[in-house]
Amino acid sequence: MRKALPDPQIEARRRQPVPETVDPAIEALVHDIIGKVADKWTMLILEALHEHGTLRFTQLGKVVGRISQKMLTQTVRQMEKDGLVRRTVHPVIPPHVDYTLTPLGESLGAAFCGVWIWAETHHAEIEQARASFAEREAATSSITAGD
Amino acid sequence: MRKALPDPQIEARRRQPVPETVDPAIEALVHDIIGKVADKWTMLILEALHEHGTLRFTQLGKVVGRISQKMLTQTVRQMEKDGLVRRTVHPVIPPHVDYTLTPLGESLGAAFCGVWIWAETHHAEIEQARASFAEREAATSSITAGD
DNA sequence: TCCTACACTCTCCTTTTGGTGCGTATAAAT
DNA sequence: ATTTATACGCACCAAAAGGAGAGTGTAGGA
Repeated sequence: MRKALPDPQIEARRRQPVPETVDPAIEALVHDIIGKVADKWTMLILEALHEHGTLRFTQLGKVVGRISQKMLTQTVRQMEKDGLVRRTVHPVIPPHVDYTLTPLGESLGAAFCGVWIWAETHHAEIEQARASFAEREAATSSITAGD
Repeated sequence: MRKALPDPQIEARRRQPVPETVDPAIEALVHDIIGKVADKWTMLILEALHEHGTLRFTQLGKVVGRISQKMLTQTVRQMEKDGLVRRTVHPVIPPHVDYTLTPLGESLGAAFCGVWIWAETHHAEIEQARASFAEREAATSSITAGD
């Protein structure tokens, strides 16, 4: 079994520079935003508020699921800073605070809708892919080209 | 300045249970998937491959930006497990491996498209929201209702 | 009178994430 | 003969994420 056959197609691609299509400045900016928004808790809270409208602290925690108070507070505060949620404090004595999405937050929620739908649609395929990967792993790892 | 005024509207909402609209089993499943997919590096790699089609290891790293080899390998392997990318090893001697999205990965990339567009559209608003939050923080924190 | 509810904050601790640098095999270029 | 290029794996370390539990202040219910 030969290993180092020349293969002109591979050689051709060998020293190709990275193809660039978009302005790197905008890329960097968008990457930064994605880095901040693409967080598990942010997405989960976003969806909770998108679904239920207005929720208070404890309710929000229950809807999100397994989130600690610490993370809930932290994430929600960051989202407030970013202008995604509005936090309203009612000055009563067992405290009452509620959270709702701003128009900006709503628009992000709408944008993520596609991802939620994707997840609902394709979760079976992911599980199947994992199973078949585990199977292949037992035999040979990954795919060897042209063989 | 009174603090504990009764406010019947607040009282009415006080003991309301969490409103439930969807099947908790599906929710849990989708939350799990989101938890895995809503990762900065996953999203960035997804977009890189969605934009450029097929890339080899080093190229992919450059397109993504500030990612270490370790993270790149790790994330790309997880994505392979989840059936999002196909990894092709060419058995030549300076090694040559390239990565491309599977149809499943492509569909997720398409779903995330909305989020990229959102980020491109609204990044100015986020920055503005942060600025005005910082300003308000200097005076009073958050919003006090009915005042 | 004691307990509970609410929306936190604070501290301590463990787990995860992520970075850096080193090694590797070998063909081709210098 | 030495260097370079590729796509990593491995070991070690720093930093960040995240959880657990205690405390807080007080109105209203038991």
